[in-house]
Amino acid sequence: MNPPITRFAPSPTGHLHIGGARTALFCAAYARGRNGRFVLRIEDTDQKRSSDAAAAGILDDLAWLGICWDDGPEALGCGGDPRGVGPFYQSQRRALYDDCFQTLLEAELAYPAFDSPEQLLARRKEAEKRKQTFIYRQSENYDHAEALERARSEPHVLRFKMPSEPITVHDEILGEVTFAYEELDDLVIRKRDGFPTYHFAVVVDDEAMGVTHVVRGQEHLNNTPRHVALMQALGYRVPRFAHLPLIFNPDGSKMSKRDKDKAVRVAVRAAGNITGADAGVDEEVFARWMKDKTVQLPQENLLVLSKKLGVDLPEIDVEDFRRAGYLPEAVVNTIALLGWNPGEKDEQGRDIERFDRAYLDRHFSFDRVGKSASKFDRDKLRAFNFDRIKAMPAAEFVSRWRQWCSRYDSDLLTKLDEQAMLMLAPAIQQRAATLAEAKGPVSFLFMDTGSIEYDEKAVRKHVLKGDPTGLELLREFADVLHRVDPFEPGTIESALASFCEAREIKMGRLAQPIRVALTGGAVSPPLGITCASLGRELVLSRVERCLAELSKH
RNA sequence: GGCCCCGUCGUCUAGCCUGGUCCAGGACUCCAGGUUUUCAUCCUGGCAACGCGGGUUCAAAUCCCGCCGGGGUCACCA
Repeated sequence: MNPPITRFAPSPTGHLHIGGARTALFCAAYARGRNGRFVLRIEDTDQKRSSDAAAAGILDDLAWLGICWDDGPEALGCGGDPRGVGPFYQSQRRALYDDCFQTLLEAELAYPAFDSPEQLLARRKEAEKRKQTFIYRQSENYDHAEALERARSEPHVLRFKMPSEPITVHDEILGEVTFAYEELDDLVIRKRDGFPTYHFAVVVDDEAMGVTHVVRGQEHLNNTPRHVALMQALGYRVPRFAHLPLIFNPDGSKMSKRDKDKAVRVAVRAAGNITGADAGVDEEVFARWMKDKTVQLPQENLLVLSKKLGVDLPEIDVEDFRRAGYLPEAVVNTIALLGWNPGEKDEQGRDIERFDRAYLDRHFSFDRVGKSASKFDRDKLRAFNFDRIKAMPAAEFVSRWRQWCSRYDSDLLTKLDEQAMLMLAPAIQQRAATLAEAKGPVSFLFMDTGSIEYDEKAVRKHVLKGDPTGLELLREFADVLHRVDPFEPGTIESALASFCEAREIKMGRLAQPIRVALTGGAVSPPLGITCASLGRELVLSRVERCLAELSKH
């Protein structure tokens, strides 16, 4: 068999959706694993909704995930056009579509239609009233020549004349699916504005770009017979189809790009006193957004509102996961498992489910793609991400953490230099499941010594109790702290250990009061790292303050 | 509503095609115990599912039918 050519064809109307990312991933893996090619094409035939910014964002998301395209827009080190099948923006391929329209028109397989949107709407409503689906058909007394003449001066669309026979789609995942002619209407292939519709452009471009495997979400299954009919009318070879099962939210609803707006809208309504000013947008825009479920607010404004209202935005776009501190390889691993699995066991008889991109490329096939929809399991992503963070060399962790910070938390970069992060890394790596959580375990570093509040329970349990009391031990150990040299994790740990040995007390007796002094609570990374990262001066002043404050009890 | 797709632990899934090896295996979550200077990591163990009803068969998660449930789609959006 010839090497396959797959393609991912997003419309640039927003961010790359996690479902789209999976489709792209499977397309890329299938091609890569079989020495084929993976094409990226931008479907910007909707003049009103497409934007260059969105297209650039999608490219960026794809590249971040490590999903590189062979043929397509040249950017981020991917793409190019060695086969000469571009351009890859549909808006730049008008001439090709026009030729194809002409062919169909001449064969009378396509025809101009003059119905106004209002007329169509009325007919649709009428059909609905009779509980029927509106199927558009060419009228019986249609005069092709006359219509062509009329089309010269009147606005119109072009419709495809659906052949009157059932169409069977052969799907690599679902098997054979047959659609009756009665269910298929004469679809519009060229809009009033002269642009092709999605249905037409995909068919023409897939042929022109040599696509052998059409891989897409199951929501397209119902479109497929129309595409097949179109391909046959144009004399094209029919590619293989693979319709991927859908991905849902944890609550079972379909993952939608509008989910974020929805979540914030609910919170705004609950709060009651939010205005456009809070969101940083026009009151008019804000009002429209509140009223209309289909209107979306820009990402930044949504973010501002969600912060203000304390709601978590659902993560549905690749960018959301990136911001939340997930690693691209963990995201890739997790979405690859949504609807697919390698069906291999490891030596212990466990299912193999942690793997990298190379493994995916080698093992991916459509016969192991399931048919049923799956919900996105956030906890599993977290666990996979955590696994990878734990397994990373410290230097790599720091480099990735710094990269993440430079994009989402540049303030942290001014507080911690690379050297400091390197020392902290081992402690953080087993305490942070995501890069966004990385500063959590070392939050004590950012406290102001003068305003540390001591946790009452911890004080009672670790500082005031015992004979000698924690406070007394702390006072004694302060002397040791003065002398430890160099002031490094290893030396501090051994000072701690020998002190306890000499006094014949358990480590915890001493360690816990120190934690209270340093962090205000009973929890911190191992004391060697905790102290060393704070530095001798800060450690001593926090101990002194603690001694002074808690002696009053 | 028409058409189409789907239905194994809470979630992701293995098993289904080629019926017995499955009183259903793994992973995540959760729970319990152990190691440990706290937390975390790590280790050990545990809870938990074949939607329902009929068939076919010596035998059904696996094959057939019906029902129920979920979803997708019905645009001059993609």
